[in-house]
Amino acid sequence: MFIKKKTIVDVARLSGFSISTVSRVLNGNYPVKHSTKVIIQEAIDLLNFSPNILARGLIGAKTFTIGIIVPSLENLFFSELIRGIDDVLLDNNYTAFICSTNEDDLLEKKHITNLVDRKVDGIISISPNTMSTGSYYENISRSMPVIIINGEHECEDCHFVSSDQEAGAAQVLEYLIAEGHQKIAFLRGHDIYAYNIKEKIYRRILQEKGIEVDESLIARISAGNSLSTVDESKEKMLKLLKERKNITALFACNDLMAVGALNAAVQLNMKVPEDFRIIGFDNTIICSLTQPTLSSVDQSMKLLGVTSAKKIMSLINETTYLGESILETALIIRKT
Amino acid sequence: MFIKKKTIVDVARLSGFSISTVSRVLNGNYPVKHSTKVIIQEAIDLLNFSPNILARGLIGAKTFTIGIIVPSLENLFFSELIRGIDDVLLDNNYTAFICSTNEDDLLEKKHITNLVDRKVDGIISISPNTMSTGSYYENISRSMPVIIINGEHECEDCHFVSSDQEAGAAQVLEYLIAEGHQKIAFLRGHDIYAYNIKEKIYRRILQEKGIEVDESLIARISAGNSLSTVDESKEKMLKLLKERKNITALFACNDLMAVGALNAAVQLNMKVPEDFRIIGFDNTIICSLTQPTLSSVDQSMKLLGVTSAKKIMSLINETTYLGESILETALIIRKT
DNA sequence: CTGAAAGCGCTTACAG
DNA sequence: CTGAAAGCGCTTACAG
Repeated sequence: MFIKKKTIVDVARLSGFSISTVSRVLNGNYPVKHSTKVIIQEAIDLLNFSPNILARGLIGAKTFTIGIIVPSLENLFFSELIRGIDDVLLDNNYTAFICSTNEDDLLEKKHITNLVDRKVDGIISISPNTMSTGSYYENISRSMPVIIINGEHECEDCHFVSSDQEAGAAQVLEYLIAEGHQKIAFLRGHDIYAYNIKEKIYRRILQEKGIEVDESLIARISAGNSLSTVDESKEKMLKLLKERKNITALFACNDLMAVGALNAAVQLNMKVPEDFRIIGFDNTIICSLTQPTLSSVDQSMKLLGVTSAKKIMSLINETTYLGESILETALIIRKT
Repeated sequence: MFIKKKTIVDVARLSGFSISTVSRVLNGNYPVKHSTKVIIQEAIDLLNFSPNILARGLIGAKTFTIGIIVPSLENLFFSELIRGIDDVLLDNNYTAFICSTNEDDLLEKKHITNLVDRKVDGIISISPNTMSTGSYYENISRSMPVIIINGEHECEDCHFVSSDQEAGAAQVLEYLIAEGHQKIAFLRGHDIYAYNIKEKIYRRILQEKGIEVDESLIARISAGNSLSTVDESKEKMLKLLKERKNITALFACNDLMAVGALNAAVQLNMKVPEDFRIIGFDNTIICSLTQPTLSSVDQSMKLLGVTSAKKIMSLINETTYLGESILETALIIRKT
């Protein structure tokens, strides 16, 4: 015994007006006499009517839906960022398809196509794999707003929101070098912008400070944002620390990697930070859960999310171009 | 210069057949001559056509969308569970609206309504606040499959997937009591089933073992799944441990709470586990990040997700009722 | 096996 | 300020 959802026709019938007028009351986009507005509103309330969002979307109007593409939900960095986006969406009666790519570019492409088929009003993509999906974003950015968070600037019509990862990375390296470290390892994931830019800065700052870049100190793991990242990082660093006993510090591209490195150091009975200093990136809550607590670079994830969401809302509603946003980072020194 | 998305009409025109026949090829639900099928498929490929999902949904067909309602994305328990769901959805060409309620029942209601307006094919709700949203689920469960994970069995037409939280909680208490603990504190969140059931077991097992239930050892925090949970738990336990110096163990309703308690103990210079044993729940990755590593009850989150997703898929496609699923839990003793 | 037609629930010119 | 009509892109009886 399924009670069919009420439609605009029901409201029209009950109120005695046409569906056109009901629609106008619903959307408030055309003048309607006050008294009829009241009557129609009463009918809407009485029937507990809410419009079918698919029908709206079909005729080319807004679907009140955006797509969010993330590498993973297993790194709290993304959780907090999404929380920021979500808060803004909620205020605007928007809902999101959250699509996790598991850092797989084929899946990322599939998600993009899927979102287009669903006529989302826009897409926010976080740390995308633009090396291979760039042309996809380029393509759809001509038909809907696309916002790239912490990604490569290769898409002409895309909009960008980033934290200043270059500055953040530079702070880490300068801090470590100022402390006297010379043998600084670097731990990164596969070939995406967020890691590439950090490696670039790593190389640059070392060179600037007259320290030779030792390629064997640059370690790379496969998946940077999954639950396995911690253990993979641990194994990688275990190996590296055994082979190269003169390493005294590590710059890890995110907190999961940093935790893995910390676990490796503990297992090797190294004193942290005395024997081995570790600095991560993102400043997720994980940093305050480890013992000793992790130093990291704060990216103000929530603000990143809020900024992106506000931007996409204004692009959808007014096609206003707000320019690029770059948010500040801050090095947070804790116990590692 | 926006290139309009191809429609079924374009395919019909190019192939020389009617849109009806194209539709049949697309859906494979009616006989079509092989040769025409080939021609139409060529046209589809050539135009890179994919059907508009909104149009499909509008006429009452499936939307290939389900809604997932979670209390939060900031507890990795939910991330891992969603990962399980997601894997199955992907195989079935489904996409999810992931809706976080922030443990707020008003928002939960809003999400439910929204999902209905979007004509999702079904809803999976994780640890819902059925105390106040129960009638909503009851209501929509008459028009689409609703799966409740780890929730109250108050909805007649809902389907249930749960881990055996009762057994898990019992294991914890029995383990602690067997170890000689008498003053066991209990830390929980607000009034939802997952916490209520654990408290019920806490009381039952203590009584069974002849230990008087001391109400002042039962502590309650507000938000159990947010980033603030850790600190709130810490403050709560700091206070409790100072007031009641004879407490020797804690059963915390999830890992975030357990970490908070651990932080409190560390701050009070208590030895863990010698002075104070802590057992959490969920066995999220956080357990292996703390020092000492956290003991916890494993709920095989991913399996919980996979099972729920498979169940909803079969309900959507065949209206098969698969019965209730209860998954086993396992007490994992680490260093706390 | 195939096509023409109706209809899903809306919005938006077009008239008035 | 209001209504009748067209149309969004599909699927599904209904004929043939």
